[in-house]
Amino acid sequence: MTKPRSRRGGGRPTIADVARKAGVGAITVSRALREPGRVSEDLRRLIQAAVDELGYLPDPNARALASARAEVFGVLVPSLTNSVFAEVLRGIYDSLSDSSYRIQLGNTHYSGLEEERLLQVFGPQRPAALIVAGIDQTPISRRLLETAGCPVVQVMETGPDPVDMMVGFSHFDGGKVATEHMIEMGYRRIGFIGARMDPRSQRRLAGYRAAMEAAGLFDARLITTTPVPSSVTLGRELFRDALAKVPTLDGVFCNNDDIALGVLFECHRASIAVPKTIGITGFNDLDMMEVAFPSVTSIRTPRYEIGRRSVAMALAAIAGKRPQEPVVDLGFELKRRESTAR
Amino acid sequence: MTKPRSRRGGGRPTIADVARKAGVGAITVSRALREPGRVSEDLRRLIQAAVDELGYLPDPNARALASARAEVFGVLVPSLTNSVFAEVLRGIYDSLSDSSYRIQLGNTHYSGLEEERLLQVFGPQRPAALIVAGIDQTPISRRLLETAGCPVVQVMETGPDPVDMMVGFSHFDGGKVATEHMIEMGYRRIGFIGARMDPRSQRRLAGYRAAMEAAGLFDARLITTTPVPSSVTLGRELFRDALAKVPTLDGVFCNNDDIALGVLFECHRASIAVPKTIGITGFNDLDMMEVAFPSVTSIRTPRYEIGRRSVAMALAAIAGKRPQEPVVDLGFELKRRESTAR
DNA sequence: CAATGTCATGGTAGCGCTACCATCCACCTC
DNA sequence: GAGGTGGATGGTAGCGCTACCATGACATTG
Repeated sequence: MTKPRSRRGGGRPTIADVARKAGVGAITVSRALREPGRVSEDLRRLIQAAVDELGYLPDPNARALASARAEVFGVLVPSLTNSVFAEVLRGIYDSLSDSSYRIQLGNTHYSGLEEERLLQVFGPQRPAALIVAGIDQTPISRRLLETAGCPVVQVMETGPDPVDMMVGFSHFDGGKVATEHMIEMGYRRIGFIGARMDPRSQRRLAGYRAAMEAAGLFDARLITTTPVPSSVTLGRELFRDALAKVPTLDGVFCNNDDIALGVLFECHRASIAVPKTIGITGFNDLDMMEVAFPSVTSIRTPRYEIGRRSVAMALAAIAGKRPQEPVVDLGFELKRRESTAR
Repeated sequence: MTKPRSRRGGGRPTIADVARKAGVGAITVSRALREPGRVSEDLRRLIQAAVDELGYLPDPNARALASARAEVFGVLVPSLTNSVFAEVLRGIYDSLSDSSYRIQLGNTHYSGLEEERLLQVFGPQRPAALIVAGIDQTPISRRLLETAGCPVVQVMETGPDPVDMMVGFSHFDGGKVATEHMIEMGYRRIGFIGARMDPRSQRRLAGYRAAMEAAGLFDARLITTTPVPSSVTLGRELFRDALAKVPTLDGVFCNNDDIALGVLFECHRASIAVPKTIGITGFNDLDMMEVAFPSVTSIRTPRYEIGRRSVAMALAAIAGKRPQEPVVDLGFELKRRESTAR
């Protein structure tokens, strides 16, 4: 009789304990838990009773090792505090919360290099799926995604060349629609104010430019940007800069709602009438834009829905039901409000 | 010669491949990677070369199984979109990003039951540490934390009875200081407006009440709360309710900055002078409070720092250097601004 | 100089689970 | 009734790593 090594794990029940108690083989317990349909009703009940009595919970690490597949969704976002990504994350989380998948978080800090590093780290774990923000991966990241051996969903944007699947909308169109709206409302010297200027911001700017050029209103001096991370404070400062540069400014399309809010507050402070003297349009349509005074026109983006849909597509792919159309455009909606109601 | 089973894992190099290439035992490779000090300089170099050449990355699942310890920090927060917790999460993430620890996220949705469920799920994974928001765990959750067999840090609040360690501040004191400030500034009919009313909100309310009672100003009708999740929109509505209930209201202490912003916007809309007719104090001091017009008095809370410190304490405990004082109070700071400058 | 300690290294035996294949037992089919 | 078929169940052999113990070389001690 060999003395069994004292359990490293501190005495939690294992599948063997359950099998012994239920009087079946360990593999049958494993099956009863993962594919109940393949185990007879009687044994299933017996096994369930043993599981309940022992309080057995499968060890996900052992599972992952044996099956070469971890029940983990790797999620890469460029920021944790930007509420846009927080809502995508919430959508992902909510869609996954009644499955046994766990979420492993990666924050790329808007850095391609950091994204590469994280994908490198996520790989050996054999995640069940990867959800990454953006479509501008570096060649190395792209190859890591292609060889990850699991479904990949790029989110926030749509584009012509998905690694695997995509859910998002067109930021170019968003910028264009927002700008066209302001032109339509009678604004002429419409500035673009943007911070961070990540690829999505760049495309919104391109949309702005397209609309301005089409109307014969484009002027490079109307554009005020900075690579500095976006904030309400920065919105105020950039707006001051823009106004100093172009005193005839009569409107601004803001790269996002934080910036728009900064502009709005600065208008209050400087007693600039909104929407009469200056019109303001934001991007994303955060909750508060509707409540602001005056309420702020914005492009409503389907952040939560993007998160949900990305998980739905990944789960379908895991189940072998790859969607017909790998690129899903969820669109956006222009919310016309007081800040552009001249 | 037995045919080796085709690698389940899809041909990634294993520690045995590295060992073979370097001409050493597998265990020495393992040591060179985890405790380099215990392997001679020469072998270390040899092994590193083999690792680089093969592109070897250790399998975290196998590691976790063999060592009965996953390099995972379990993080439980009540909300992903509330920017307060997003910043705590960012602090945790940043402090962990140059270690090999991964983050596994759990969203309790402010539910004790969900917290229990998540702890149950996290347990079998043998996380290296658990960071949980709040100090009001259910008895079941508390026992799960106590028996988790890893360092536990409760964050956001301080209290007398930590499961293991705590980092936070006193919400009671925060509410009290905010209210005392308003009293000092000459406000008398100071309302309390709060949404969600989770335990931390309750304690802020208690602090408000203590201050009001001490000044002989307390009146239950001044309190307007709802269990509904907090938002800027809700701030506006609760403020309208409060004003309808108590037309003589001359100030409000808001449970958080979202609410305060809603109140501010409503004051703009209804042409109520701030700070003259109504004073406003928020809680948390989000970036935008300083930029708002008028700028909004708030209690600055050390969210990011709480995240960082919680990780530092957990890492210290993992390394066997448990901190002298298990409860760390990071305090808060009253930011006096225009919204209460009567 | 034997006894003891220390250090670097390696071999063995799992960690708890599942893939793979074998077995067994109905239940058909001709 | 021989042979085939399919579904339920089990045994064996790992998955890739590390804990534990053993070994051998050398230094240290009295």
